This record gives sequence, structure tokens and C-alpha cells, in this order.
Amino acid sequence: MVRYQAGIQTEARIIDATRSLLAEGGLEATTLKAICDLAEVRAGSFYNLFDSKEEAILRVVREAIDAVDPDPEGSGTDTVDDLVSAYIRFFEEQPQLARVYVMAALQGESSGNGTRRRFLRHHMRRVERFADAMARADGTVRGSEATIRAELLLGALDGLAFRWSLDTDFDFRGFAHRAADRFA
Amino acid sequence: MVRYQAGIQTEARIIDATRSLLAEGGLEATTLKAICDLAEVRAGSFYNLFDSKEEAILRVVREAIDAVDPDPEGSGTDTVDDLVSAYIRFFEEQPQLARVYVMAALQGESSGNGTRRRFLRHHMRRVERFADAMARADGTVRGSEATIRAELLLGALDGLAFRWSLDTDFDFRGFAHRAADRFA
DNA sequence: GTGGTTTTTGAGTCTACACTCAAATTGGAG
DNA sequence: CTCCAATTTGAGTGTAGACTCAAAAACCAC
Repeated sequence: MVRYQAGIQTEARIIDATRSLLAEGGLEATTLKAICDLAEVRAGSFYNLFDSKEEAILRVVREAIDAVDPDPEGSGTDTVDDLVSAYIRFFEEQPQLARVYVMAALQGESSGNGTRRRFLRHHMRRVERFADAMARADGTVRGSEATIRAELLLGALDGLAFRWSLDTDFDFRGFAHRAADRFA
Repeated sequence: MVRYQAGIQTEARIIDATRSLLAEGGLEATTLKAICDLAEVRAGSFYNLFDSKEEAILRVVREAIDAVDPDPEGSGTDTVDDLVSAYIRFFEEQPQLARVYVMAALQGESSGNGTRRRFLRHHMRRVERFADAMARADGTVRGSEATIRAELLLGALDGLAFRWSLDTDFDFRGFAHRAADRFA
């Protein structure tokens, strides 16, 4: 299948529209109609390019997460602080996307497809990154102890992020760094 | 308005049905039709007793949370460990309800009503309970420092609970106690 | 310029769901 | 008993939203 320019651009417009809608109004605002209206496309075109609405949404979320990675190459040069900052940045810059991320992870199971599993894999990769950075910073912390600490720190970050999304006056950044001091 | 026995029993049957459905299949399974079928009631009766489906759901969630409170009287005798254990128990015994709780909190905003605010109030009450217990256990920790530690611990618990709902093999209990050791 | 693809359109379909209401029935206080 | 309020029913309504598909239009390699 040879793709035409037109189709490629349409796809980009759809992704842009999806991103805007998610960022502005979260999942509820992101209906198929809204996406299509904003992208100036009819529903049929959407389904010519995506299998489902969910597919477009997950792609936007994944891209947003990747965009904030402090070490996309995986060269192993990121510090715990880099990782914590990246985490904070994602939540501060994309609060709605972060909510979508959490909601998608929590629904999972029912929607049959392995969304839940995907989120878990992503989490495990993050744990590894944190654990590596911890081991690099402090040679006495390694192996399973590093992993445990990484789980604890990520757990705390997740929870504080949730707390923040309940009340955006909450000093997420401050608490996150405090948690990092305790665990790392 | 004098209530008849029939109405009171119907209400109980509706609440029971809602609880069962939430516990078994989460929010998605808890449709009005499902509730009415299980409670053996027609939709009209439901709306004679509740203003909306949400009302019934929130009541079930609130009751489940209250049911697990280690010190319902507020007599100030609960320890940090009691509180942590109660938290864990809620998630282990009612995983679906816990998910509903989180989802409801995350949606909030859009649904107009002050759901979000209610969740925040509940959270703040919990923070206070934790902070009090911490101060009681260790006289040197008090006031804002206790509150900060309480927020950190609750954050960690929330995050670990989320982690566990991604993968129920995760040792929530173990990590939760480790987090408590660090913060309390 | 033609032919075979890809893309787009328009006009739906289908379904699930929350919620409503007038009329019939029932409960129970006096 | 009786009467009125409380309750229940049955039969909707209305809507929003995901998704479909045949036919028309646009692309572009040759």
C-alpha cells in the first residue's frame, strides 16, 4: 500500500485535533465528532486511518510521554533528579493528558484489549530507569534494593500527582522532591 | 413525607444491587438497567428514591470507606499502623470500589457537581488523621511537619494502590508498610 | 492521459444509556 | 373502612456517541 500525501496530512490533522481536545477538555471532550470537526474530516476518513478512537488517543498519550523523556536514547546518563523532573513536567504541562493516562490504565481490563498490560510494561520500564539511576548515584544501592526503592519513589510520585489533580494548588513539585530525597 | 416500609426496603435492595454490581464489574457493569434488574425494580422506582445513578454509586462508595475506618468515633486512638492497615484493607477487599473511587475523583470537574471538592475534603480529613496519629506516636513531629509527612505517606499509599490495580500480584501490603516506615 | 489505488464524503445505522411521567396500585394512620 | 400520600409500573423519550459503507473524487506512477 503506497500512501498518498493527502492521507498522511489528514492523519496528522487528526492527531493534532485529538491532542488539542485532550489537552483542553480531557477524555469527555474528545468525542469522534469533536475530533472530526476540528480536523475538518468526515468520520469515514477517520476510520480509513484509525481502527478506533482509542487508537488515536493512545497514540497522543504515548507521544506526549516520550516527548518528555530526559534520555530518549537510553544512553544511561539520566539522574534520578532528571527523571523526577521529567515526571513533574509531564504532569504540570499536560494535566489533562496525565488524567487520561491514569483513567485509561484503570479501565483496561474491561475493554478487553491489553491496555492494562501495556501500562504495566511502561511502568516497569520506568522503574528500571529509576533503579539504574539510583544505582549509578550510589554504588551501595543495587539490584533488588534499587528496584524496591524505585517502586516506592514512583508510587509516591503517582500518588502525589493524583493528589495534585484533585487540587492544583497542591505543591506537587515540592512534595515530589521531598519524596525523592527520602527514597533515592 | 412519611416513608412506607416498602419504600425503605426497595431502597435497600437498590443499594445492595449497586454494591454487588460495582464489586463485580466496576463502573461499566453498573448501568441503570443492571441495577434495576438485580433489585427487581422498574426505573421509575429508582428515580422515586434517588436523584441520579451517581447518587446511589457515591453512597455505596462512601459506606464502603466508612466501614473500614479503624476509629469511626474519632476518639483519637488510632495509630498510623491502624490507618495504613485500614487503607490496605479497603483496596484488598474492594478493589473495584477503590477503582471507582479514583475514577470518580478524576472525572469530577466536568460533571459540574462538586464531586472533586468532596474527594478533596475526604482526603484532607484523612491527612489530618494520619498527622494526628504521627504526632501522638512521636512528640517531636507536630504541626505542619506532621501534615507534610502525612501527605507524603498518603501520596505513597495512593500511588502504590494504583500500582497494585495495574497488577494484583504486586505486594501492595509490603510496599505500603515500607513506605510507612520511611515517612512516619 | 489513464488506470488502479488511495482517500474522502454523505448519509446513515445501531446501540446503550440515563432519565421521565401519567396512571395504577399499595400502605397505613385515623 | 377510607382516604391520601407513597410507591410502583410500563411504556416510553431523547440523546450522544462510536462506527459503517457504497459511491464519488483525488492522486500519482507510468
